[in-house]
Amino acid sequence: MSIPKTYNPLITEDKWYAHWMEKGYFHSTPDEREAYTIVIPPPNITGVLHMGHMLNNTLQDVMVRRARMMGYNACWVPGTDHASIATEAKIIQKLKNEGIEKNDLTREEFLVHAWQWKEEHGGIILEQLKKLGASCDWGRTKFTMNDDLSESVIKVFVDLHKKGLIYRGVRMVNWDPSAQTALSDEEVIHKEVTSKLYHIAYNIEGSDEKLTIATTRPETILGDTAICVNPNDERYTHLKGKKAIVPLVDRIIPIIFDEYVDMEFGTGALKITPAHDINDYQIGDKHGLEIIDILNDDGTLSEAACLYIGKDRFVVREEIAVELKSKDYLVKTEEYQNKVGLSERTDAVIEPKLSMQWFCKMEEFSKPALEHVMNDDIQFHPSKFKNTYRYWMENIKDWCVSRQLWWGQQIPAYFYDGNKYVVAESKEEALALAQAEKPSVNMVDLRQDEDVLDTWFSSWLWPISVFDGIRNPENKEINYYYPTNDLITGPDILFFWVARMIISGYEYRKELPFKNVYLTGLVRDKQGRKMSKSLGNSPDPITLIEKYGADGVRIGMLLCAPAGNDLPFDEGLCEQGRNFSNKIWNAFRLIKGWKVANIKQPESAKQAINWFENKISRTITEIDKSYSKYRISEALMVTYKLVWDDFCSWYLEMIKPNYGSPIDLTTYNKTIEQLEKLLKLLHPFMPFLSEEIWHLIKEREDDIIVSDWPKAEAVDESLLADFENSTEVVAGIRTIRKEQNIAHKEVLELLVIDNQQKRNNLNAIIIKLGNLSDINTVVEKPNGAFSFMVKANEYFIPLGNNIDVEAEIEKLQKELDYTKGFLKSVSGKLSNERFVNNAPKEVVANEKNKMADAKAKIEILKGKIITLS
RNA sequence: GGGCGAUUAACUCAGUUGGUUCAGAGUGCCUCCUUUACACGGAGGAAGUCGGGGGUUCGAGUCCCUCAUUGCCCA
Repeated sequence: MSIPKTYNPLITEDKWYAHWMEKGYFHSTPDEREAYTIVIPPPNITGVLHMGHMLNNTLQDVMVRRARMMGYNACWVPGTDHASIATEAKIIQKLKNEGIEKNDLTREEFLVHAWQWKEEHGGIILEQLKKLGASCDWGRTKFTMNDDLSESVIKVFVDLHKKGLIYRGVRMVNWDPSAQTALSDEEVIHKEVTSKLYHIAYNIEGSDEKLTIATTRPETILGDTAICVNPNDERYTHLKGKKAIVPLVDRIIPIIFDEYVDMEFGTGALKITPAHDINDYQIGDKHGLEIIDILNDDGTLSEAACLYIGKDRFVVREEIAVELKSKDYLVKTEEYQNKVGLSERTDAVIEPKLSMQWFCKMEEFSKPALEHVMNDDIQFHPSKFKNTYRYWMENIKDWCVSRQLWWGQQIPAYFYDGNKYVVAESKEEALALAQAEKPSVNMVDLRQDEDVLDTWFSSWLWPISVFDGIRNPENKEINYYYPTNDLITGPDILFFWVARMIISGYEYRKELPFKNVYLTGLVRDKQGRKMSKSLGNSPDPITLIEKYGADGVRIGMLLCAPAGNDLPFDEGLCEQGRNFSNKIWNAFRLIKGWKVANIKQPESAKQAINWFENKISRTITEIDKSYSKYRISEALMVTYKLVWDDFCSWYLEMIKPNYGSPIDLTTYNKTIEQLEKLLKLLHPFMPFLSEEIWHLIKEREDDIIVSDWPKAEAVDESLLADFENSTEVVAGIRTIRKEQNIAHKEVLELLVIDNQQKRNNLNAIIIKLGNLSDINTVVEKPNGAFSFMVKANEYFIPLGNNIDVEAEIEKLQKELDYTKGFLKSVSGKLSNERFVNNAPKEVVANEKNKMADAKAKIEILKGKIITLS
């Protein structure tokens, strides 16, 4: 059989994925086993797979695959969310390109286009996840706008309304003039920008005096309804009871006094525009000021502004500055750094705007969610995010849940008689409720609220609604799969999503939605920038998979991705992953290439097997421990070293038969057994490669994906320690070969003064790896030999005539100096009475041992130097 | 401005309650090697005042204070 020299992932990946699907391994139904559940953080339907998804979903797949092998009934529920703002923006753009305006369509017509978009683009990411090897239960794929999920959302809205937790009110909201909708605070990104601070002089009514204010938004003076100064500010006390005149529009406004104003900032006088600034709104509220809203929803000036009607706010800012200057109102402008809120989705500058919105009361409602995270019922990995979480939860604000969009669940509030309304799951129920208030109301009088609910108002129910636990709280599936086990997501949606899922979990299931939250880092580029479409600095994951193989990319992502740490992505990592694939492939190729014969097992092979069985057992314990602490990259690194260093570099070299010779059956079988264990340990990380080799080992029906996770057995620690020792002896031999330019082919003899009492004789291994004729114990230092030491043992390679005495002495002298220095520091410690009296016994005893060892070694080294000189 | 983290080798990170030769790993780098699994490889090697300063202690990468730099969240 000829096996190619390099592993080719392309020909195996699709094959095995199709096989797993066909066998239904990803599919889960409730049974007597314990469930292990993950719900996917639903990617939205506008995008394509990016590196963040790759990282996140690789981690989820690792967890699910391992759980499956550990005997859990593993269920990973996939799906997508409808992302109302982003999707609606995309659809509007698409329609625009086709010459259609949203305003020309009815809601129903628009939704037809939206669903069409969803059908065409909504599955892209999920399909791409298959390339990565994601073992999702595809039969359970959900979408947040599916009928069952939408019904759950509506049901919850109605329920919360009944409980008094949903209310409608005028509030200052974050208005996105581009998407023309309100946003929650979390959807606004504040960025520092350089802008101008305009100093504008207002005339005082009945006086020649002027009052100068400073503002970054001169166009808003058209909405001014007061000027406010600090009552303690002596510059302005004389203005009490006076009125100011708004430039250009000549509106007369009061001068009010409030300690809110910072006397140090600007001129100490603040213009108050209650309709366009949250702080001004509060002051206006306090002082009973008029509210003049000068902006239209699209960010142009409204009729209320009196001037510049219909012009965009930023155009007006430029123009009004010119006009103010020409009319001598503009005193000066200066450069100024301030923060501006931008829409997370459309990047438009957010406009604080007064509007009627729906809110969810959060304060009481969110308390269990704080408590159960702080007491670790729900664990965050890494735990440092508990702090951030607590801070947010302790300062939680009401959640604006309405969005002025069409794509989403329409708010089930029905209006009649102007502003009267009822909230109900259906129009029929709404009618009944309305008629209870006013019997004459008819169906045609009911008008449903135009707005839809925030997308997060759907996804916060995700772990429940995917199992239909809202509509049918007692159904078999929700009771089996919920609470889910692990949630794996990015810290950027800790509040948007994670916190709210916890809140809804306790509200609707009286229980946590997941036991562990693993927060990944953000994938950045080499320069540390966040990967984004606009920067174009994100590699295409599918291209990477084609280049390095899905397993290679998975390894690349995981190697440098400790929980919660940002990951500066580098293709070199995938290359390392690919190299690892190839290393494993070639180890298999070596084993598979051997001829097997019924011959005697060499002692070295026997010892090697014994050692490796112990080594693998101990490493399994380490791997399991890393997993239990959610240190996935650590689990991978431990596995990586077990395979590459211990198995390939040591074990295989030890059992390798001489060229052309066959291997004995016992060793061969044992080696296959070890390899199979390694493949199982590798499977969560490298599902395709492990399955491929599993089947190349021999023809078989069973698949590695559903095999048992290896269990650690009792470990002989002394054997592992003695083996370490032997590797040092081998390294010593190799060093001498290298220094003396002695080819590996040349057989050497090794002499040892065996001062060490080892429990295991591993000489056969040393002979094999060192290519020695024999190891002989001596009591006297031989003349003319190269030497080295391992612990207290002295080793000699007789090769009399070739020794460079000078170099040997220099080497020994160096070691002697180091050991003397070491002895000095140990003796220092031991001669310190306070150390001897205060330190624990074991520590002191250990120091004494170290001193004795060092003294002995110094004597030996001195002797050797004398012998040579 | 408020809060929370971080700072250990060129890079990315480990380092458990202070105590074994504790200063580590992977990558990268340097040297040598196309030897009969793999050059997507092998054998070696160099590399860090553990951000600076102070303190507690017999003993500090680890605890405390302070300064610097930096990241995130919030206003």
